[in-house]
Amino acid sequence: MAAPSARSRRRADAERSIARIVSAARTLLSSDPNATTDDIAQAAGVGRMTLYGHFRTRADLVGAALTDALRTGEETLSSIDLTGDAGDAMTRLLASSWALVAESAALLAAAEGVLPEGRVRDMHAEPARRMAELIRRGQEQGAFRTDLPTTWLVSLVQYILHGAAAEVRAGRLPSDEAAHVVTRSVQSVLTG
Amino acid sequence: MAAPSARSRRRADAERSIARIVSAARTLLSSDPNATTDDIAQAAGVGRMTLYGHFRTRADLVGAALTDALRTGEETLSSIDLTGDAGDAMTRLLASSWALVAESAALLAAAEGVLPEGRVRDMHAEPARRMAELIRRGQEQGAFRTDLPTTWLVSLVQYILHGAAAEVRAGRLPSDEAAHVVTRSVQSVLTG
DNA sequence: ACTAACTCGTACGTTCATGTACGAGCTTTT
DNA sequence: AAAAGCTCGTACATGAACGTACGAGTTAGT
Repeated sequence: MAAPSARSRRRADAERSIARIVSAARTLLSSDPNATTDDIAQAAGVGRMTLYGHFRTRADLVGAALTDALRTGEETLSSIDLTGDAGDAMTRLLASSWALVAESAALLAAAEGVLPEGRVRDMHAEPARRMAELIRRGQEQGAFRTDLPTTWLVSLVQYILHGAAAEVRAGRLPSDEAAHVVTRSVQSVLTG
Repeated sequence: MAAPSARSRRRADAERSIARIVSAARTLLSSDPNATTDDIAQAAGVGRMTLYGHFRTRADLVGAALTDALRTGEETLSSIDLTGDAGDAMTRLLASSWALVAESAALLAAAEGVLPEGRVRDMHAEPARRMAELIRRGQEQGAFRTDLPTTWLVSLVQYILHGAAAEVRAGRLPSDEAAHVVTRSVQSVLTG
């Protein structure tokens, strides 16, 4: 989507505007999934019309913001060492995943409400694949259970992550305990 | 809310209309959380104006529908035997809870979007209390873990239920496996 | 410098569901 | 059977974003 050379007909100032808009969208939508295009343009220090010059619809913009969040997320996740003991690897993966999920939960909600059915999930193909792979490896090692569908286990881990984020947001779970709670919960669910 | 004698100034036909409207709302909102007042009135076989005669706002109506769903849910849940082995009791409680959650997931989403922040959770005080109590009893029996906050365990069970409902809706989990999958997942999460 | 691209204000048009107003007929109730 | 309560159609007002149109001014690229 943001291939730097593919559309290099864009002028430098346009490039800058787009970057500011996407960044503002990520920030705003991550705290209020209903932020309007106007809010976002303002936060980006840009006129609403400029925004519409680059993103035809609000959905476009939300999509771009989510893409950007996933891209930076991938940078973190792809550098994690997933070899060795699967349980330990899972702990490492969860620590980073937790931070990312907690940060972008509202953005995700915004996308879910605006993008076509299933699109959000599709965009998560890469992180989902990574998680599935690790679970499968753990199963082969005998470290993780095999009596429940792997698909379900992958989804379940996501629900736990998002659930914990919601609890923190609601003030029912201290944020400094969250990572620990998530890790222990996931471990029990995976080991049976 | 529906005290039969409290507002007995209502005529019988009005009572009938209200019942049909609430019932239609439950049905429709349980498959489409965005159903309009018009849709609901039509499904109830009633004019939109009649609906507005009884429910001032859409939020009122959604609230009434959820209240009704919770009321019937309570009838089922309150009759469950929660004595004896906590694990077994949990299995029984989950079986019924699963059916209720799966049925009204979309209604819940509708309410979440329309009712004031936290209202939906407050309305679940009774079922939440019941679940919390059982978990606490299991902890005293030594059957359930005590290394995670009880509050979190209660929430987590809810997230698992709702997650499973979402998976079924999306076609990623066969509905005849769901109850079993939920039970096993909750058991592992509670026993550590 | 000259052109094409970009910015951005003001103003307008659109859409869609919500909720209100009015009023002519039907039911209950007593 | 009379009064009070309900039903419900048509029509309208409201509000909130979204998205478009126009056009004058500014900035970047070559």
